[in-house]
Amino acid sequence: MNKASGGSAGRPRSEEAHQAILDATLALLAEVGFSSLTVEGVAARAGVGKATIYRRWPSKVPLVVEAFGGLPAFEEADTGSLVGDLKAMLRAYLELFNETPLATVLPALASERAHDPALAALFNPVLRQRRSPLMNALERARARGEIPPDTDLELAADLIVGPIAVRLFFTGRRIQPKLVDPLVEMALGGIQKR
Amino acid sequence: MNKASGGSAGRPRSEEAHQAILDATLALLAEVGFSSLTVEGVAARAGVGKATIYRRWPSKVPLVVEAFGGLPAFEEADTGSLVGDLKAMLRAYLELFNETPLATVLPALASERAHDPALAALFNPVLRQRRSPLMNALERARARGEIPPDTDLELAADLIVGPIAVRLFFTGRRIQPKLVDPLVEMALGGIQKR
DNA sequence: TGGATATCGAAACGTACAGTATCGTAATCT
DNA sequence: AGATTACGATACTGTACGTTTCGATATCCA
Repeated sequence: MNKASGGSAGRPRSEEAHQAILDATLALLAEVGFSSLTVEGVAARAGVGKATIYRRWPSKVPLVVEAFGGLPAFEEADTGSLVGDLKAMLRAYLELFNETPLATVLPALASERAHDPALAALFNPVLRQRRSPLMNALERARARGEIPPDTDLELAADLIVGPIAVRLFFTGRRIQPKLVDPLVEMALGGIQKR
Repeated sequence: MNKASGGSAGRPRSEEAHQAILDATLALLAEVGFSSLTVEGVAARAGVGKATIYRRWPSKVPLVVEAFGGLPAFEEADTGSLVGDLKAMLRAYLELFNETPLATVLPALASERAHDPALAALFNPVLRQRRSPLMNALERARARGEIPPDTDLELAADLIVGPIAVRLFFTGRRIQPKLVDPLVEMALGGIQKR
């Protein structure tokens, strides 16, 4: 009844179960991390049989990728200046790191991606998608003449989010929102003396 | 005979076996990656019993951390200018990414670190150590007046290696050495128009 | 020299979990 | 009503972890 009955006969897949599985995955990721996440644990937490999970996802990793896709990303901000856009977006994004499993899931998936081309194929578009508000802000800045027209925007984006990535992956200290202002100013202005 | 006979009685641990285990770990890491690395595989490759491994390392992760510690890091460069130091060090470092398991081990350990305080305690000093040539170069630059005296050197270092980390973890494309010049110039000079 | 001790490689073991298959039941389509 | 498909539960196979035991071996100390 709730299905766009274009499919074949038989009992339709439960959308409820689908969502319960994704929710359980995120909850357990936050609790135990990726490497200790078990499909059996997800099934138990979701109140679902293992077969129901494997009927939808071929293995643990794609499941985590899809669950990850439901986590919040950059929220587009258009303040009229690049510096304003960046500060607003980064500050909001950093707050999400303290409210979601983002900070643990991201490194886990990045690590798997390196040796699993299938995961990379799944994961890469998700990452590009999440990055797009940042790229849009850079493009607006270029259109306004705030940055040189021949700027390598990908590199610029990497420069801006780079310090966050480094701290996320390597130092593990919680990333303070007050880091944002000096970060943006240093990235935009450069390190060197004028 | 080869031991500093300060220890207790009994057969001393074989330094040969120790090194064979570390070598086998690095070799297998390069071949199959971290998540497919098995201790049994390491034991077989090293020609060693599993007990010999577990007698020295409590589990797979600390073993990999120690093996990782044997991989090359930044090589100190002192060219007289910050831009020269950075370009030289980054270029040399990027080449190592294509010759060692660094590119796969680094994300794997970073991912584990997030949910394993014991690993973090082991891993953090190693990371700091590897970073020191970069920090030294920044300190020299500050002493020379190339960068403002109140510069946050940690943040500056993160800004410089950030784009490499982002590409390593997220885009997975091989990192081209020719990236180094624009990267260093953008980090030092800033993105914005002058 | 000889006993005590700790390591060696090898192998067996218990546990945990991935992923598959099968069960009887429930929901939907024709 | 009958066919079809998903459901949760459960049993199963295979793999690998981490532990333990084994007889053999190397070193220390008296």
